[in-house]
Amino acid sequence: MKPPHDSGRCRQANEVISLVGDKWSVHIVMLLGTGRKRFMEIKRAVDGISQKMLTITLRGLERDGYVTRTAYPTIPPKVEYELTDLGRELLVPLDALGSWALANHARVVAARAAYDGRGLPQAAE
Amino acid sequence: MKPPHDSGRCRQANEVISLVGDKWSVHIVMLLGTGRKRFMEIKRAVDGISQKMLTITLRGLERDGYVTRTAYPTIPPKVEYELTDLGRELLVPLDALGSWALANHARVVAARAAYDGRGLPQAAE
DNA sequence: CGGAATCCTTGACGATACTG
DNA sequence: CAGTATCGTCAAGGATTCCG
Repeated sequence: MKPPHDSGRCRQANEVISLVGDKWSVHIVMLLGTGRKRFMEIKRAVDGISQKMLTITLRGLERDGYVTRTAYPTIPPKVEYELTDLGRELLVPLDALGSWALANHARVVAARAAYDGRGLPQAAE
Repeated sequence: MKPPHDSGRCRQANEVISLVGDKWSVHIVMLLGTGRKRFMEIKRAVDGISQKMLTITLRGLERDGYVTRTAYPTIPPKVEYELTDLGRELLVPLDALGSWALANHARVVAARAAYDGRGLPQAAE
């Protein structure tokens, strides 16, 4: 990890953006944008994530200050997660990216088809 | 891969956003926002990326329609990469996210420090 | 229910060497 | 200079099991 061309700016930005890399993080932040949720609620909503990854992802988001974890010492246990102010603010540029992605999804798919189809029509997916 | 809560929207968005996961892709798109660049220029600018990853990343960006590849059949070869319209448009939400990340980097770092320091001062990283 | 711990598979990525 | 090919590593992440 060496700062490339514009000093440490890229590194700092990357440090924050890196969580976008985890597809789970983005998904969960978006979901929590709806309101506070319990552990299993999130798990069911995301569907496809393992408990392990959900726990790890939530830990990461909590550590970075995007979500708060509230545990009620009841039996059975009940833990709720909610976006912090920082998390809600993150939602703004994240939504913008999401909207752009959704709006331009067709263009990307078309570009892929064009790229894949040029010169090798026999090679199916 | 089953559509979770809001049908295929998430999947579609994710399909596009996934390239943000590759820290290389974002970096390169940002760099090419400056103008067309040659292969080695990019490699030198990013510094830390291997030829292999650079080639793969550029291929992916080209396939998705974000960059164009122009090869001049000279000796020695000369290949230039440039953002397409789609790529330049992607730059907008990407820059927004980058700006946000940079602006809030300190808050994230502070949150991390607070999280790491609470209750286990002896446990270094 | 929420989460920790363990095992194991996969593929992302780096390093290196070779080609045109 | 630009690109491909091959190999080795290493960690992300899934499945499973146990605990409070």
